[in-house]
Amino acid sequence: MTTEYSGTGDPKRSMELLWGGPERPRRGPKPRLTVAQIARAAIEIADAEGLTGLSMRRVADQLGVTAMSLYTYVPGKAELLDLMLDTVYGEEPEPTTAGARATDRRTTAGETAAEETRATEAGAGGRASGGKVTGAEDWRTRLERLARQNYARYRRHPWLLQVATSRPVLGPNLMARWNQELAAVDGLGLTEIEMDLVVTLLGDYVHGAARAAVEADQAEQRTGMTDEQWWYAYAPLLEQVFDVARFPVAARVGEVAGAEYRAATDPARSFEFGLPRVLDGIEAFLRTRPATEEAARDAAESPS
Amino acid sequence: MTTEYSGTGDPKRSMELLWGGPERPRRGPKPRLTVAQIARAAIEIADAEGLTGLSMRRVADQLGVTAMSLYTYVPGKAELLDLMLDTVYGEEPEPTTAGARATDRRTTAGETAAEETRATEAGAGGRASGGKVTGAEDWRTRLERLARQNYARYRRHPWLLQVATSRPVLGPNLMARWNQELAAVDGLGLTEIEMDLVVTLLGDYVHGAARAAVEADQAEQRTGMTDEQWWYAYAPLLEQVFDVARFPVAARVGEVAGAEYRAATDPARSFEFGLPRVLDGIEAFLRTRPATEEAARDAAESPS
DNA sequence: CATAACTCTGTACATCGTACGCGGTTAATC
DNA sequence: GATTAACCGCGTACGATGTACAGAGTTATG
Repeated sequence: MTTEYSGTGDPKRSMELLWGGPERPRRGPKPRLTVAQIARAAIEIADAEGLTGLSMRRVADQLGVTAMSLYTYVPGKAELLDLMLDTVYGEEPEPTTAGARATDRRTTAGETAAEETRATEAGAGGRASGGKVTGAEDWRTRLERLARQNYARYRRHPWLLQVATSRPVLGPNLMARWNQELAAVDGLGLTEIEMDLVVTLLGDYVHGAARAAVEADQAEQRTGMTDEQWWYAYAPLLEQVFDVARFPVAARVGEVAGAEYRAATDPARSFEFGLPRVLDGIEAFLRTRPATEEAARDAAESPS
Repeated sequence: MTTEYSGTGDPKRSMELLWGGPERPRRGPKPRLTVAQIARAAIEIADAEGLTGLSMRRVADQLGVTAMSLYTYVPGKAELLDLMLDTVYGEEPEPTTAGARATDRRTTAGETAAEETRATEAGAGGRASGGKVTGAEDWRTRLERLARQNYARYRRHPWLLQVATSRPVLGPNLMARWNQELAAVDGLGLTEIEMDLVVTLLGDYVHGAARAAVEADQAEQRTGMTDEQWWYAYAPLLEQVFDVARFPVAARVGEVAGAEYRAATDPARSFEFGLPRVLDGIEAFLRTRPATEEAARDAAESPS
């Protein structure tokens, strides 16, 4: 069992499916299903049971048909994954103007809505470097909201973490999302390449942090033990071999962290700590660039 | 196909295997194999063909035995993965004193050695914020070296990215590594929890960045096309549906990035850009903390 | 009405991890 | 030195997986 790939199937077929081939030739019997239905069913299964639990037979069962029947709608499992991918990227509310809030409208995973909205309140406050930077709040709030949306999406659909998106089949929703993320750092005086680099940096971090959180969730679900219970069972094994003299710092940190978290780690806290740091790093980078957001906007708006 | 888990098997058995059950004199015929041999064979296969290509039969073939024979050494595939994990974390040179260089000694993946060593030269130079911070070079150089080592390890053993390590079976090498990473941020005036948070932040980012790089490698290997070839084949499909008015920023960035990279992205460049940003973010955080590295050291060394 | 186009099903194959039982090999015991 | 308990390695078997292929049933078009 390994990573599943996007774009493994025939890109042409996937693109047709994604962008809606308006072909409705009508000779045979009425189709009992739609591709969207199939994709949603597959997503539900993958959400609940992971990508290992996702099989053509399983999806077919859920829809009341046989496995082979799905192949009339979708060339294969790889293309189905392309569809699933673009579908979940369509779950975010449309990016409205200025103060758009990324709230509810479908929240399948519980606390995720809270996580997403927190961006607005937290915003640019309490940042380490402290110095006020002109226009900083804007891009920072935008990036933070996007980061939290991505984090929440990963938690809603953990299988996303295992879908390789190196050469994704760019469906409409994936495309819109990419545009939106780049737009968040547009007008800051960055070159196009730098815009891409900043967005990629944040995306990479969020992916890593979300992975840790999802793994913790799944570890509990898989073993039926909380972190605390697990640690209680595991500690004696470790003590038999652990040499404090050999691993002094780990011993110290492990003890404190164990007492504080009642677990080895706390992924949510890690993310709340890490996200501002990454944004600080981006901020430091922006300070080295010539133009501020306002300057760039002024320059663009003035009828030269 | 999905993520494979560490710690799925019986932790007790895994721990025994990892920390060396000292049982020697046995009754039956001489074992033809050792667990270390099996682990190395499995690693080689996973390196070459990914976790999907790794099967008990495949490992057995490589070693000239049958699949079932492996089960006399290892309880199952899950425990084998625990072994593989700890084994690859033993590939780094021992952390020597001060100026230890993380060089060669096994470099299976080509340019990775260069990537690892670059830390020393790059070090703390050319950082964005510019301001000199007392003792900053030290922790920063250490963290950068560790980050590059981790990045290189992921590239050497891409399957590592798919091994969930939420509740890892802590073998000696994993343990030593964790200790080493924490030691890199020890004495900076951070609390134990903060030390853990900083190390986790960097680890999460490196994981995300490495994943992107590995995916790009694998996309090329899988499809037999370079990014450029792929893009050349894919672009016409995209142009049929792409609406510049709907995705203006993506259009602009995509065009420039395509021209510059000859590809959609350049993961190596992303990492070289992102790593200093993350370190800057950590640096900004350290500046908010009371004690500097020297102050902490002095306080510890003075025979109060 | 005949037919071409289409949907859906059943069967089949190779590959996976591993449970189970058997037979051969060895070292400890008498 | 013979016996035997402990152990190694093998062969077979089972229920999964994605999907190729052939055929049966359904419908709009000529």
